[in-house]
Amino acid sequence: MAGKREQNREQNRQALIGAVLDSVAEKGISETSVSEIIQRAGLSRGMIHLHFGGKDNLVQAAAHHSSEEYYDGLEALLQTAGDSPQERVEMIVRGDLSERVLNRRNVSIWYAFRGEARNRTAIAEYSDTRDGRLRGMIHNAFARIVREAGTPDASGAARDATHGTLALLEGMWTDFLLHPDRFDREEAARIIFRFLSAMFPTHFSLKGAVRTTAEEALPPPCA
Amino acid sequence: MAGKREQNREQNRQALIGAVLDSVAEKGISETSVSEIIQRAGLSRGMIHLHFGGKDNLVQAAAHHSSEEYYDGLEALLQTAGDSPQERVEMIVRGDLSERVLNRRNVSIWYAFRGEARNRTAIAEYSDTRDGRLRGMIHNAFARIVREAGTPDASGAARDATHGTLALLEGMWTDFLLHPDRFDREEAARIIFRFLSAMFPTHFSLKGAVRTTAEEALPPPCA
DNA sequence: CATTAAAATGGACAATCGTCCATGAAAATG
DNA sequence: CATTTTCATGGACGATTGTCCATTTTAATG
Repeated sequence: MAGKREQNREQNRQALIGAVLDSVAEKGISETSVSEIIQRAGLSRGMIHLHFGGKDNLVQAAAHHSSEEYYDGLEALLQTAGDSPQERVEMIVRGDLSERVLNRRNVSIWYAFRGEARNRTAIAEYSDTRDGRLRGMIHNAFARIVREAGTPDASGAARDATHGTLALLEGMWTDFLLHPDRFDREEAARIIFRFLSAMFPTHFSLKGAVRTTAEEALPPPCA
Repeated sequence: MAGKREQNREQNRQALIGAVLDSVAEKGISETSVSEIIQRAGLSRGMIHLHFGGKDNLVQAAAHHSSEEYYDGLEALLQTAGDSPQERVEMIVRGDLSERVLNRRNVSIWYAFRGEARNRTAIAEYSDTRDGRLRGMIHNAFARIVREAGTPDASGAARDATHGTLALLEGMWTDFLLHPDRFDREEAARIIFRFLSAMFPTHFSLKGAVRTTAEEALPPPCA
């Protein structure tokens, strides 16, 4: 069992990381100072140097934590999905657009770190691995879909589908960042599935999405 | 004619704005200090307060300038496009992915400002108007396409197409931000046109894009 | 309970931040 | 050329930054 010693220690580490993320989400990176952090955490000034060896390392740890949290949430959702690749893709897309994952706090944090990623190698790394893991999950699913279809040498199709889906999700996140109040999760999902049903008509349909009059007016993908 | 007085004045203002953008692109926002700016501009410390009334206003002006530059570049390209809406859309997409617009410097600057946009109203505004103008241009084109098709009440289709295209472009920019060396402009364009040809089969085809073996292996959209 | 070791405190510290102004340079005007 | 007016300079300034350590507190151990 963990002694009260280490228990407190870990608790304070987490408090510091949480304070960084709160501050980044509310005030942005440039206003996230040591004073701001320790005030939010309710701890003393020396703690940052004690536990992380400096502010930069703490911020890096916070970025790492945020990245893990995102991926854990997505993976938890994926556990509840069926085994078929199209079910998995659908769950990833809907998960990535769900309130649990796509909310003001996460989006603020994510884009704040991205903005500094180019100039802070360590942060860029986490930004990258998060995207990398997501890409792997999606690509696996599309690769299975393509394989099932039986078309030879269609690795490029899976790649394009992965690329397009990720780009669309990314764009939707940006939409949310700029206009969190106007954002429509259903509409975002509908557009992505339109793209997918165009690429894999037999695997994806628009039945899941809310039909608009506009959609009904359009000719079906393959009449 | 402009006296040498005002000529120098304007020249120095531009030098300051340019210095901010260079610094933001190279070092990021958090390291763009007054000292850094005036050193790059080769001017004295007091100039910022003299011409802009403070650092924040200068940074804001720089964001504005960058936004204008982007839009001007895109509009210049649009002048060379034909009148048909599909030609205009194609030009916007290819323009937005062209070296002229999508390069390391612009991307660094753009995402750096985005990261702070949520917490700096003035910057968010320019980030917004840039996107707004682009959205307007694209939506106009799609609205014409939909109107030509003659399907009644398909305003939603134009909206979806606009939304999807912007999201895809946004995603491609992020791709470039994270992996400028691996980025493939042709592939990015191909994926976007695949989306568009799925939505408007009669208006967009994939002929313009480089065909891969994978693409040939796939069944045509509507056989 | 006494002792040891680990963890937490909060202020000292130099460095840097952005602002502002007294001074000097230079162009425009008479 | 003399005068006026605008622009440019660079250092002073207080505030704030992040780091670090001497001290105190507190949990663990004998």
